[in-house]
Amino acid sequence: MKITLKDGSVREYAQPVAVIDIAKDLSEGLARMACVAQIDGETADLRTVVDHDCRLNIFTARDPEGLAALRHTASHVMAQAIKRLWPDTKLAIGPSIADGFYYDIDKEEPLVADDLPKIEDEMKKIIKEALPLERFELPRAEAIAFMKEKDEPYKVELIEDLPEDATISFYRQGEFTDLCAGPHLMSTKDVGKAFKLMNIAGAYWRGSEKNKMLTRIYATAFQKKEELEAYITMMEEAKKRDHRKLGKELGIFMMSDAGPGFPFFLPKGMVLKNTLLDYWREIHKKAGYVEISTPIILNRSLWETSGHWDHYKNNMYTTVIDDEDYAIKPMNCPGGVLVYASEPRSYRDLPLRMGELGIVHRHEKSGQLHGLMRVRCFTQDDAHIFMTPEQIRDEIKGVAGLINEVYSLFGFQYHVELSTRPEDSMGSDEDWEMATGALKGALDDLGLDYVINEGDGAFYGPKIDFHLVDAIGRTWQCGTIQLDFQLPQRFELEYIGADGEKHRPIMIHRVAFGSIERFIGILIEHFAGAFPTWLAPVQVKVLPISEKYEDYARKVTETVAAAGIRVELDERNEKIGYKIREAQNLKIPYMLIVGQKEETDGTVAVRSRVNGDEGARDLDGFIAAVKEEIATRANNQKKEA
RNA sequence: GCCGAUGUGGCUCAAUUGGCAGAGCAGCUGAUUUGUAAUCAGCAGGUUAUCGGUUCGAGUCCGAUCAUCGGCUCCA
Repeated sequence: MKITLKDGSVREYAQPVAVIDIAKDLSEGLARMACVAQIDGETADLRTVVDHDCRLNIFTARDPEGLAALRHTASHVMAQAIKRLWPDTKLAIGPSIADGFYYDIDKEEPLVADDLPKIEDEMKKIIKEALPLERFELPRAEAIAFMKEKDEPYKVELIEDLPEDATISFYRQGEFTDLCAGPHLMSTKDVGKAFKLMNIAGAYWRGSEKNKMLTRIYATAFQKKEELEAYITMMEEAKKRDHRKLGKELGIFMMSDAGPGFPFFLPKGMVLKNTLLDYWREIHKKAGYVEISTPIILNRSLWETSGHWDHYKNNMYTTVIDDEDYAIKPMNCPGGVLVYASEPRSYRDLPLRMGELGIVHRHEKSGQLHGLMRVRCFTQDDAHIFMTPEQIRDEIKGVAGLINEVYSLFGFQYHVELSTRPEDSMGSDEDWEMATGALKGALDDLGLDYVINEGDGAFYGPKIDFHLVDAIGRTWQCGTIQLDFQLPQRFELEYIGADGEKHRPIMIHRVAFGSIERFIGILIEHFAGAFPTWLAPVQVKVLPISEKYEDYARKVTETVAAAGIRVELDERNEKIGYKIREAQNLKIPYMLIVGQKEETDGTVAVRSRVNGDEGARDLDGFIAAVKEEIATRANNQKKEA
């Protein structure tokens, strides 16, 4: 790749993204270079970025680094604008993030939505001023003095956390200087016009709820105006598929002030839920699970043994009955453990896979409720697997495979995280090593990519989390696999080994859907309410052209229903266009339109949600095709015409 | 829980500086009997989230509570 810079110098590189050491080209140690350059003779869309070492990094705007530098520079411009408008504001941090950037500020008067356009206007001025970004460094002590003089306590705190001998870098643009590692664009001008302040939020200083709450301004920036517009359109589209909106429109669930955080499932939602549970039972039976059900309310002594009374009481609903303390279960495991312990177990019984669709209640703090995604009462598709140490790896593999199978069926993107031993943990080093090794080994065997969260495991064992990506790109933890040495010990579980001696089993806690409620929320957004036929609460709707054909329509409806297909009849005295419109809005997969022609020929006119009018066909053929689609749980949204 | 915002018929939204709470859709009734995304007419529906305050007068101003929304923290 040949790069011709504006000063006429030509450089050749093997990589498409070049890192050029131009320190020797710089006068007065200041990195300045025109940002228009040519690649292989053509004028390229380049962003020039000054990095730590005063080298010049050239990224095209397509590179994540280039976009991040653009956004990070925009965040400095935003901070500068805020300081110009309200000089007393204290600055915290302002990084670039996946969708844009933010800056956390501490301001006496709360920032209001009307302030955002003011800030944007000031940013435009700063961009127009084309202020060069200049990097300079100070020894730690001088850096602290510098920020103290500027009366920026948060910056002082940040620098004080850096090592004694550190050299601290700053970036200056006009009258504004910020503590920053870089890299940045070369001029505020290069931020361009494709930026927008999105919203105002609260955020704790340094992410801890013990600290002061600061004001966070979320914003985004792109290289081109069209990209910004596309992003805004995408966000609006995502809003349209919000499961709270669609959940109401499609009659799936409701909420009531009578029980904040406790979802009500409506008839259509119940069909969806039960269909998912049927599927769940089917695959778990195949995978060698048995199913149990344990009580919702259990007494205090049980929760003390399990450790929940001490460690989880803040999230538990408790009550006193006949002078005894009880708790509504926040987790299913103690119940499952009691079932295991209810009779002597042999090594021949292991692995024992006990599933439970357990309803749990957790008193989540009010501010964290979110539709079906975060509720106070939910159904876990739980299972506890009791096994010998040798069986761990295969069991983990089995569960991970099962979870993968479930997510693949729906066409979900997901990523996997492995959390290792936290500082505050129980058990021996060997146990942890073996358990973590088993989890890793299983993931490797399955060829799944995963990231490791060091020290993020549960206190009783390491875990694998599965995160589903929703319509707006947010991720939600759904499946988890947790290894547990703790509960078997606390409940003194045992099995008789081949040697005739008592041994302690190891336990896995696992969920695939995670919570049925959350999973349904994600499904609604994933399919934008247009569920595959096997999941759709109403699979077929029969629409007579007029009341004259009601008898035939009823006969068709009964035939379809007799085939085990969920069908409804729209007998209302409305025009066919009206009925179609409504059925389409309810995202019903198939409409059967019947009138004179169909009655005479004994056929149905099929209209599919995706393909529109598919013409007349005989009812038996239609029923057979739909039954096949349901039986295979086909996920394809398009159907052959 | 914390920061900020918002709460008007089932839904989506109106209501000048505080001055008679209104519309469309949905619902019900009637007419129409319809051929692939909204037929016409009429009727009914609200203690403006709740409680309190200011005022001659409050949907509107003030306070508290509750809920919701955007985030943070926590989490399935």
